[in-house]
Amino acid sequence: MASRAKATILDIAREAGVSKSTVSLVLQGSGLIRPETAVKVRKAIEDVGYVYNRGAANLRKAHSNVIGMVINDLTNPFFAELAVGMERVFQAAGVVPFIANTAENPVRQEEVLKSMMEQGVAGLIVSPARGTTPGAFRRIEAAGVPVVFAMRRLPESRIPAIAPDNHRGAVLATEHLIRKGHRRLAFFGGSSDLVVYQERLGGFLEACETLGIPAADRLIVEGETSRKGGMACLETALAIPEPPTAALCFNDAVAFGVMLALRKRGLEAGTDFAVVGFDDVAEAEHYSPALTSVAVDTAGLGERAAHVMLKMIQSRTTRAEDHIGAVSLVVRESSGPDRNTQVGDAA
Amino acid sequence: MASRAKATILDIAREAGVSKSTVSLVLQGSGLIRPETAVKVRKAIEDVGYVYNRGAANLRKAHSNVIGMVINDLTNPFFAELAVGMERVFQAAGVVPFIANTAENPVRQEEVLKSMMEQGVAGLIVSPARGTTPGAFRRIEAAGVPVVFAMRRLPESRIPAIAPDNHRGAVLATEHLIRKGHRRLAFFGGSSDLVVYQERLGGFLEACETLGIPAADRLIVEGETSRKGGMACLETALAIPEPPTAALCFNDAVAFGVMLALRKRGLEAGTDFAVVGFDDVAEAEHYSPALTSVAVDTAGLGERAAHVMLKMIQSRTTRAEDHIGAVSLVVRESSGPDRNTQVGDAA
DNA sequence: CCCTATAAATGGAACGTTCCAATAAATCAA
DNA sequence: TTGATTTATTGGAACGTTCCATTTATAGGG
Repeated sequence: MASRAKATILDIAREAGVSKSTVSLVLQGSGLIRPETAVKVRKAIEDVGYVYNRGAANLRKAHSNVIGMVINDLTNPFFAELAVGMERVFQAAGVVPFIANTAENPVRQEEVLKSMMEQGVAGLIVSPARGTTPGAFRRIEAAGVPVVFAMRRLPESRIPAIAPDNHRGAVLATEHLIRKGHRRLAFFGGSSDLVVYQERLGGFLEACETLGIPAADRLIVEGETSRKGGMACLETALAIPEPPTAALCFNDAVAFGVMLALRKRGLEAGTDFAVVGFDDVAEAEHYSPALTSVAVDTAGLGERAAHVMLKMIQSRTTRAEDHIGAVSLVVRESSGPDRNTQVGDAA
Repeated sequence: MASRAKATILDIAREAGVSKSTVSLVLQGSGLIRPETAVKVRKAIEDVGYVYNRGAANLRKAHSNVIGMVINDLTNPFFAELAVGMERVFQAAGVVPFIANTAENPVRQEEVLKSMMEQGVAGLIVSPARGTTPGAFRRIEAAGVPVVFAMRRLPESRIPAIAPDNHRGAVLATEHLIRKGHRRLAFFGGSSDLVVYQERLGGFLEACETLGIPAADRLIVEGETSRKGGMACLETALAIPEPPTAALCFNDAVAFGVMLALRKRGLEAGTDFAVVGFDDVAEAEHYSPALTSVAVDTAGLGERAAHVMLKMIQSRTTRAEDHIGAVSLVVRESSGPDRNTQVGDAA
C-alpha cells in the first residue's frame, strides 16, 4: 500500500521502469506513448496509490481546470438551483466548479475571492454580496481572470452579467394585479442598494404609471429579503389608513413571509390579499395557496453563465456581453381579484 | 498596474529592494522582519498587484489550508444549512472550505473527490452519495487525508461519522403518533441502501413493537426522498384496503410531498391524516399546516463535524470518534389525533 | 549497408514558493 | 578593542510537475 510519503511521478516511473517524462505523457493521455507502456504505467499508478499534484502541474501549465463559484446565500434554494445549472455544464466540459458561500457578507466575500485567486482558478462566477464595493473586483480583472456575474450585477462594473429581465418580469406581474382589479398596490421587500431591486421596482412603477395607478396609491416597503422580512412588510402595510390590496414581492422568500403573516391575521392570500412573488422557486408551486410568481429559469441562467465563462476562458478574454434571460409570469392561486374589502379591519 | 505576466515574489522583491526570502517571510507574517521593511514590502505587493500562488507554496509546505466539503444534494436546504454551520467554524480557523455537489451520483462523487485530492485538500467532509461503493474512500484514507462523514455513514467504513440520533428521533416521533391514538402507521420514503434509512426505520419499528402495534398494521413504503416521492408514497398507502392514519416520513421533503398529495385529495394533514417529518428544516415551521418534525440541529452538527476535522488535521490522525447528535421532536399542527375516519374512502 | 524518416522515450531546465544554513549588521559584556 | 550574542536579511536547494530538445530504437528506401 501507499508509503508514508506521498508518491510522485518519479516513484511511479521507477516502479514502471520508465522515465518521469513518460509517466507525465501517460497522465496527459498523449498518443505518443506505446499502448503497452501506457498500461504498464497505469498499473504502477494504481499499485502505488499515486495522486496527481495539480498544484505542481499548474506551476508550469498556464491555467488550471478549476472554476470558482461564489454565491451570496446558499441557503436560498434559488441560488442552489443556479449552482446546479452551472454544474451540469461544467461537468460536461471536464471542469470542476468549487463553490463558496459568502453569506451576503462583503468582507467574507473578499476572503473567499482571495482564496480562490490564490488557488489559481481559471475563472470566477459570482453572485455578489450586498454592499460589494466597486473596487472589489479590480485586482481580479487586473490579473486577467475572467469573471461573470450571475443574477446580480454591480452598478458601475463592466463585468458581464447574466440575469433575468427583472424589469419586464415586474411589469408583467404588476399588470396582472391591476388587471385583476387591484387599485392600491404595494412593492414589498428588498433594499435599494441592489441593482436587482431598482430594476424590479422600476418595472412595478412603470406599469403603475402606464395603467394609471396614481403615486398616492402605491406603497413601497423595503425590508429583508427573507420570510421574516416579508412578514414585517405586510404588518407595515396593513397599519396605514388605506392599505393596499395586493403586493408584488421582491422575491419568493418575501412572498412566503407575506402569506404567512396573512394567515396569522386570519386572512388568506389570493382571496383577501393578492400576493405575487419573484423567481418562482420550486416551492412556490407547492405552497398553499400556490404562489403566483415570475419564473426566471434559474437553472437555465446558470447554464448560460457557465457557457459564457467557458467561452471567455477559451478565448482568453475578460470581456463578454451581458445576457438578459426571458421571464414569464406563472399565475397560480395567490393572486386573486380585488374583492374591495377593507382588509385592514380584519386585524 | 499589473503587467501581463503574473508577478511573483521575485518581482516584488526587486520592487521593494529586498530578497525573495524577505518577501516570503513578510507574506507569512513572520516577526523576524523589521516593521519598516514589512511595510515597504507590503506596499510593493499592493503596487504590483501580486497574487499569492498557493499551489507553489504547497509544493514545499506539508499541507494546505483548504478543506473540501462534498455534499450529495445542495438543493436540499437541509444540506445547505449543514454547510453553513461548517463554514462558521472554518472561517474562524482561517480555513476556506470549498463545496462541491455530487447530485447523489457516485460517479460524479468519484470525480469530485479525485479533483479535491489533486487540489491538495487538507481534509474532506463528506455526505456520501447513495450507492457509494465501500472502496470509494480507500485511496483517500491510504493517502492519509482525514475524512469525516456528515449526516450519513457508510456501512463497513471506519471513517468517523457525525450524525443525529436517527433511531431515537424515529422512536420519539412514532411514540408521539401512537399516543395520539393512531393504530395503523406507515413509514414513508427513503430506500434501504442508506444506513440512515435503516436507523430511522429501525426506530419506527422498535416503537411499534414496544407500544403494541402489530406488524400487520405497519406499512412501509420506500420511495424517492423528495416531494414527488412523498406524493407517490401517500397514493400507494391509500390504495390498500385498511390504509394507515398516520405516517412518519423519512425526511421533511417526503413529508411535504405527502401533505401536498393529501390536499390534492381534499384531505388535510393533521385532521384527516397525521404526518411527521424528519430533519426539521426551516420551512417546516412555515408550512401550512405547520409540520411536526424531528429536529436534528443541522447547523450544530455541521459545526461539530468541522471541529472534528480541524482536530484531526491538527493531530495528523485519520481516526476520530463518531458523534451522535441529540434530537428532539417539535410538535406542530400536522400530527393531529386519530379521528377514526376511513380516509381511503375520500378519494 | 548507409541514410533518412518516423516513432517512442528521455534528461534537464523551468515554474513560484519555503526553509535551512549562512551572512551581515547591530548590540553587548568583558 | 575583541569576541559572543542577538537581530535582520539572504542565497540556494528543494518540492512535483511540464515541455523542449535530444537521444535511442525501429523501419523503409535506395
